[in-house]
Amino acid sequence: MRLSKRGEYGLRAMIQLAHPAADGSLRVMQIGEICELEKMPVKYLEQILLTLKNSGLLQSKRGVTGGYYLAKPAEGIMLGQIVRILDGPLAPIRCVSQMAYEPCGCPDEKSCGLRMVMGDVRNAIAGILDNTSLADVSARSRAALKES
Amino acid sequence: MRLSKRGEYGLRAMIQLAHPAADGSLRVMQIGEICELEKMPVKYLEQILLTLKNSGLLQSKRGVTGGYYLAKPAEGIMLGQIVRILDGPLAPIRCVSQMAYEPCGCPDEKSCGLRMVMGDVRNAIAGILDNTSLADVSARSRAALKES
DNA sequence: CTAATACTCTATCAATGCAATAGACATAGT
DNA sequence: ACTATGTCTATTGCATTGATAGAGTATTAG
Repeated sequence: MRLSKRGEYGLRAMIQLAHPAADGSLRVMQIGEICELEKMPVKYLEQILLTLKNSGLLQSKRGVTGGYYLAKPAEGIMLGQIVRILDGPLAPIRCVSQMAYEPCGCPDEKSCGLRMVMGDVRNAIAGILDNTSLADVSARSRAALKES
Repeated sequence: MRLSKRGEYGLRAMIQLAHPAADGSLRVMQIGEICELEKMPVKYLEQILLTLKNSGLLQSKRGVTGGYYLAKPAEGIMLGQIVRILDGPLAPIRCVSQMAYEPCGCPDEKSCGLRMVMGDVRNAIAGILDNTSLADVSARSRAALKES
């Protein structure tokens, strides 16, 4: 039931990019900058951000003043999307996956007890990750900072 | 966010053992019998059941009339226990794990947005798996069979 | 007592995926 | 032109997963 480093790093980077810039404009950050804040290996994050870009969640600008920025408003990017891109399906077993279903070979899916429980688990996970946006996470984090 | 084959096989076997025997007595099954029902590799399940036995969830009897049986009533064995033994912590990242906490290195845990969300996810997963017993699963499965 | 049967234990294996590193290339700004 | 940044592909070491093999031990049937 574990999130990979790839998934973790990707999420951390996206959350950083979701924090509103001082002047309220779109936040553009360079890989090195993100890695310094979150203590992540630069070359590894390069790959990860590239994957997220190719999946349409990020955009980038090259050259001296370059960097990465969100392709859509942070309210419209759900954590579930990011995790699926970097770590694959949310479901514990594929026979309860919505996005990547595969039969599991049990005699009767309808009466498979394991399948029922794992279906509940997948719904619980997806219920959180598909309903939490980057904006939600950013806001929650900043709220916690304020009250300390 | 995936359950390994080891975890899946172990759960399937435990669920089989939790089904009440015809005469209401304790159910004793041999590895070969379980594997035939659930289409699992015999030698692999041997290891898995042995692990579960060494963890105190199963008992066994050797020899011709031998087999495995639950060490406790099925009402007292939660799925979370089984998964933790075979697959490790339920938490997506270790910094939100109750049983196997480890700091993750983010600057401030209290205000880490990722940590908050993943804490919710871990609670959702544990909320299901630690509150569902083998007896619950067995009953649910048999109920589904009846109404078809 | 002996053979058959089923659990016990340790070792080994191939394949896969994870995490990371390396380096050559393309592009944008000064 | 020079430099800083993103782009792309390859490679590597390592651990884990999923599985198989085989020798050993207890128990029962005959």
